[in-house]
Amino acid sequence: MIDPNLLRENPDAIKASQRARGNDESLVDQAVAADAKWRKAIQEFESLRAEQNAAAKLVGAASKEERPALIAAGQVMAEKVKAANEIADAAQKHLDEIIWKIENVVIDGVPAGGEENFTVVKEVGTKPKFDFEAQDHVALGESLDIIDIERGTKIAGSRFYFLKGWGARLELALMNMALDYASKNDFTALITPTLVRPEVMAGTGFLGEHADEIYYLPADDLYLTGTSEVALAGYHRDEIIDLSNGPLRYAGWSTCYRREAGSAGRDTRGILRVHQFNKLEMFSYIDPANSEAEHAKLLAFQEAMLQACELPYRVIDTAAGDLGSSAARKFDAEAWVPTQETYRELTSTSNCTTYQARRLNVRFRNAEGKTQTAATLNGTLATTRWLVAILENHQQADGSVKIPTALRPYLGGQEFITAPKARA
RNA sequence: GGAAGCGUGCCGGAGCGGCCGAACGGAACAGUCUUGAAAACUGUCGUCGUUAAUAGCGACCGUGGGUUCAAAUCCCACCGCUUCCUCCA
Repeated sequence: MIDPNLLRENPDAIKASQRARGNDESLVDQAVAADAKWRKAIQEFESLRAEQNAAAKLVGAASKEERPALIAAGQVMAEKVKAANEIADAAQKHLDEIIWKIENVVIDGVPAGGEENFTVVKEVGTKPKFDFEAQDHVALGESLDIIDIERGTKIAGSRFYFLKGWGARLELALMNMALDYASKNDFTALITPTLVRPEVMAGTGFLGEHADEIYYLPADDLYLTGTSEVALAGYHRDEIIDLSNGPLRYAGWSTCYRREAGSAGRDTRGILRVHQFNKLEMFSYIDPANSEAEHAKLLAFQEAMLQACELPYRVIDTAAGDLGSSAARKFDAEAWVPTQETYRELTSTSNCTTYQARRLNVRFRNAEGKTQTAATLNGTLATTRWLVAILENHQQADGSVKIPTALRPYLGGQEFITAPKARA
């Protein structure tokens, strides 16, 4: 939810943001009008209520003879208060409806426009040149016997897979390396629930336009989370957190579930786009004044991980129209996928400023001792999808895959993944 | 799954339908005392909204409804927690 004070003080800033996103600008004027209407209604209700409260007190103090008249007057008063209350409630509901539709105000510098209007911030690393026919991760996974898509599909349907042997170990190694790295950088590890209640799902903003992306269990009225961000954002819901010693940082590990309803036929090959994967997610609660610096930090952590995996990548600044409703700015890091000859998203980091925290009612005490809405940021530190880039970029002429040096300690020192010897 | 009990402020814990935003205790913060600290004493001490306002006023005692002139207190539903039994990785 946007800051109502900004709506009153600088509606033009919100309009500019709506324009950059390609959203409806007129919502802002509607919201301003609805806000004025609500304030008028709430004032009327409150003054009537004050009258009623005063009158009700008199009844208690009155003598037996005086009471009936006072109670009769009170009944009339109660009707008026009820009516005023209904008007105020309706005005507030109307205002809420409009204000919820307004997405977070984008940060200056975010490119305007849609998905294709991103700007490339940087390109890092050297794309591999193979003097042999490069295999994609599916072929590698099969020949090395580390990804079993056929059997995944057999037991759970399309977009499911088994990670096997070194494949399974590689994923755990990646997660562990990421967790180590995060822990060294002030993030507290959290293993989160992956089933949450409707109000948490709605509160984190995932039940909006992406509702059909989410698995739902009607028998229990629970949702399967598509990212631990849901639990991490809900973690401090309705709390006044202590940021006096700096930001609160969490590294949430969870399995993620996505229906991929809108992407039928897209990326059907391999494990690039699947219904179930694992992810280590960074999440920061911070004073909004420092949110942009924190955002840069999260991005730097992601880059450090990509570099540790020796992957060529680029960073893009996502265009306003391609941001989620909560994000004020988003950077994606995309790794080079040789067989696709293109960059594919491996990480994403969003600065949600106070938008998400306001909805979740997460506040902190500022230097003056007053409560203030916190800012939240999130960013991927590792996911199953990284295996695609690791396998493809580090494949060798003999069909084996070289394990990045930084990952080896998590794999018992193993240097290469080689095809298993044929069984007798 | 069966049975009982409970949900009040940072924590513990009172609360008769009007005098309750809420006793009391602890914690925290500020001050006095002290070379300093502890102890003791004094004071401050919930959140949100409205408003120019740290003035007033309004809302909030798990959540949502209801009864009443008036609800933390009565009624209903929901959610959660605890204990016991059953089951179980």
